[in-house]
Amino acid sequence: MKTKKYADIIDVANHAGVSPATVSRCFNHPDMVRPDTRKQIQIAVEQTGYIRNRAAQAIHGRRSGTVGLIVPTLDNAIFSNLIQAFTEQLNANGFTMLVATHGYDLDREYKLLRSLLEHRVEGIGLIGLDHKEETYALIERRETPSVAMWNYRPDTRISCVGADNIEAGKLIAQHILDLGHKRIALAFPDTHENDRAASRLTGVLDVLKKADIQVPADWRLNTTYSIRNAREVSVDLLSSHDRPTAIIAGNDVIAQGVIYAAQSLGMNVPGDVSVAGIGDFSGSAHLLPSLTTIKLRSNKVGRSAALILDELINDRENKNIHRLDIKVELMMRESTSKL
Amino acid sequence: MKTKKYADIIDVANHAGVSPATVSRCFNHPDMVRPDTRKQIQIAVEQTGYIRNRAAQAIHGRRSGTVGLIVPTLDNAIFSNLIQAFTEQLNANGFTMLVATHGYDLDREYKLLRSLLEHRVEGIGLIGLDHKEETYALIERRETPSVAMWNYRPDTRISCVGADNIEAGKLIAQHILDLGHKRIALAFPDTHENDRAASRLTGVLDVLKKADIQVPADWRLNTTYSIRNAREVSVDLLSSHDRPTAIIAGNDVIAQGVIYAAQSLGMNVPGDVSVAGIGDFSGSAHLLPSLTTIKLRSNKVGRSAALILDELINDRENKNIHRLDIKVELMMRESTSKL
DNA sequence: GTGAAAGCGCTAACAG
DNA sequence: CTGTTAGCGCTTTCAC
Repeated sequence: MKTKKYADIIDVANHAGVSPATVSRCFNHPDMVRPDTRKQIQIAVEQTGYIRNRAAQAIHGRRSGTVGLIVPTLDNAIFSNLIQAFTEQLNANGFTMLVATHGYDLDREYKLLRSLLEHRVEGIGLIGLDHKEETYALIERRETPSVAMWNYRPDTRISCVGADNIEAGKLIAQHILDLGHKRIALAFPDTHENDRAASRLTGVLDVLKKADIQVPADWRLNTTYSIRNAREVSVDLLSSHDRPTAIIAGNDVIAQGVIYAAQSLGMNVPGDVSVAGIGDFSGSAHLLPSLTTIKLRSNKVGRSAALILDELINDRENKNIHRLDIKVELMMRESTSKL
Repeated sequence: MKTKKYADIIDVANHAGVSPATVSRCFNHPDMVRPDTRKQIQIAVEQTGYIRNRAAQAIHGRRSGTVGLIVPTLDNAIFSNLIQAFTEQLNANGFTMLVATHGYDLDREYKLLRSLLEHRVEGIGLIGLDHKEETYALIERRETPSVAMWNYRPDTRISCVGADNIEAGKLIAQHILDLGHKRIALAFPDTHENDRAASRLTGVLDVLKKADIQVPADWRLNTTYSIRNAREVSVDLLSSHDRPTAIIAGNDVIAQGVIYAAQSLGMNVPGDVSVAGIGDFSGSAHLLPSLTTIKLRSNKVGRSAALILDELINDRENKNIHRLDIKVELMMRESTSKL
């Protein structure tokens, strides 16, 4: 007999003078074992330094205790609020998060989904609604409880909770129009495989179009989600004589870059140019000038998504698709003003 | 015989006309099976929609394919760079990350460690060097490959890779002194259970003390890691007649808040007050004024930590403790100037 | 309430 | 190179 390195359930059972079955029950159905037996086992666990093996547990087709989360990136203020809220709520419900990032590559996302499924996650959290057909197909085939966060639409294939990003775009565009601006520029990220950005842009353009306002091609700035890049691309635009009186940014980070660009050119925001963002990141209210933006309540999205996922996991018979529209809200602050 | 829901390795084997063992080998030691057999199996996998069960694999005491990461919070630019780099590198090495957050509560950290161990993570990434004795003891008892990120010290109980935060504090303090400042205030977070902040503060105070400079108690601002809070606590200090000529912040977010506080009071940075941070977050170089700070190379920390962990996991005989000191660097920018 | 025994899905010897 | 066999650590009927 070779010496095992770590205590297993049998060691604990011997130690406590009960059978392995009882030890198992003690963990999974505590009220099926007598309190004093339970106490014996508890002591045995401590003495042996036993740590349960979830893998062995998961093998019985039962709970793995994990939930998968696939996000484009962690390297970014954009999702961190959301992820934190989602993670916290799921932790509270006894799950551990398996996190994977795909860097905005949806092929990679599919592979990660497979990998997470190999780990038998009990549910999956995704960002956005743009996913490969294979991704959706796999989720459906395995009937894995899933929830898409960040964007809301009434016709989604899987449960979703998020803001209506089209509405967010409309709201901020309308605000800019209401202030009397007509010379409006846009600073958005690439909308390819990024439905959040695409929806926002759609909303913005929709409202502008209805107001008969054209955005010249060279006023449609393309930038990444970085202060640096946003600042760089904006400087050119703002240096020109023929410049806009307002700029709508795809999110708050971009807006911040735009503001710095203006300020570095000696311009006043909102005096010389109004700048609006979308997202209301932590800190946006405390910039100088404070940023007019659309509040998306990412905390609520994350928490609600976790709650829905938990429900989906605990009632797997119920195949309903839950959809939650977290209302967006205009935060009028200092970075925009009447023309 | 009841119908199973999902294909298992036996279904695949039947489908491919081979034995389960061969299928298993095909996954784990591909070069031990003939290419055409491999192809058969590949086809069978696709037809059956088979997805491996890592849990069943992990049960053999072998690889679970997961690595645990325990961080204080995700809700924060501070760690996101680091985490992203760590995660990416580990993904590249074939691991999936199990992430848990403890919200700066080290008791919680211990519980999370246990939970991660239940999932039989093959390695653990931690932030900082301040941990409960139980946490260290558990890691040592189970000989779990572990690496602490963010702070470097030559005498750690587990492997670590990070910057010497004391050095970071010294560097920025020396810079401020070199500029001729003598009236210096500090804006730091609570250093309890936060060795990174504590080390930085130690470094700063050390240098100031050697230069015979006292920091009055009411010039030692206490703030959280938020622009908002930092801005609020700074306004009082800066409104006073008896105010400092320079403020050293515990990190860049705090520094940003301090700068906004000054600017909102109509003061010029660095004209009226110099402000320095620590961290060099993405964006810090593009603030207005650009922030003088200490570069910590969090990407490198994350990547190196992942590499070390991978090595530790793959060579479990080798019980060496690796320690990597990622050099800090002063980034002289616009937010500080000669007195 | 508790124990005995039969697997869960997979892998690692060992033969062939 | 591939199949056979014996488990891995745990959970769950079914008796007792």
